[in-house]
Amino acid sequence: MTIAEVSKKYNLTQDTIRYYERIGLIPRVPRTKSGVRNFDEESCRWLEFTKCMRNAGLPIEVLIEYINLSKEGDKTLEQRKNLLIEQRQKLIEKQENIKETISRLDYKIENYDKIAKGKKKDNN
Amino acid sequence: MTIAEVSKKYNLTQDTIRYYERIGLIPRVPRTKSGVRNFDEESCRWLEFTKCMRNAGLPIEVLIEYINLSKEGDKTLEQRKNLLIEQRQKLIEKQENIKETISRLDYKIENYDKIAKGKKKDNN
DNA sequence: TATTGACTTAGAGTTTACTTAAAGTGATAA
DNA sequence: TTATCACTTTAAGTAAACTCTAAGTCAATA
Repeated sequence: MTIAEVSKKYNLTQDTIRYYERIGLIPRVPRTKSGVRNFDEESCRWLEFTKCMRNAGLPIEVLIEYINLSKEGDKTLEQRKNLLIEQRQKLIEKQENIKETISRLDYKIENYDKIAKGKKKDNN
Repeated sequence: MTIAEVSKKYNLTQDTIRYYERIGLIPRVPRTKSGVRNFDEESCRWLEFTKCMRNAGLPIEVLIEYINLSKEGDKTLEQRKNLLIEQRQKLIEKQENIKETISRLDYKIENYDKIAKGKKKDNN
């Protein structure tokens, strides 16, 4: 697959994909003889994984560490697992945080409804 | 309350608090005759609200708009409510996203356990 | 064969959200 | 009264994560 196809498939700009490869967020993508990127299965899988993790907010730095550990093979299995557990924990905290904020917004939105009906005054 | 006290109370640096005021993310804080910030109830409430929203990831730009609308009084009630509804929606999407990512991490972590027990090979 | 258009690289620029520095003021402790 | 210390302002600097530019290559079509 060309970068144009992959870009469309995962809805990432070509620049972003090249940037990810450049900084080692995804492994080096294979090239044709003329040097053009030719994405294989594995490249696509990594890109999709990375996109998912970045979307959830995992920092690039952490993901680069993960991929570097992966490149080192089996001896880093434990480290990789621990890295994922740590990030999982952070996501759970973030989730909790967002949940509370949604409740708070719910309350405020309801309050605006009450103000509109003249039952309450605007107290922010 | 002084900025030092407020900084401790909400666990935000003094610099961040001043920055928030400067860019209009919170309303101007009252001063003593000698020009020192003297946080009252309302300043604290805004700061706490802002902190909560920023923590959940609402962009500064959006929060500035919200506060600007608030300053304009009752005629912006509807707009403010709509702004909150919009942001609420985004948080729900983010929540969904994080939930999926956590599941995915769960799966991968489990997989690492299986590899450790020699039942599976490492396929990332 | 000339040109078009997608690709390549290296490197500079941008945005968001702070963070630090420099220079100064005012209240209070020694 | 002098020094200390927390505060003030304006402005420059930083980090993270892209995004854009410039200059060039290559394959395919007019």
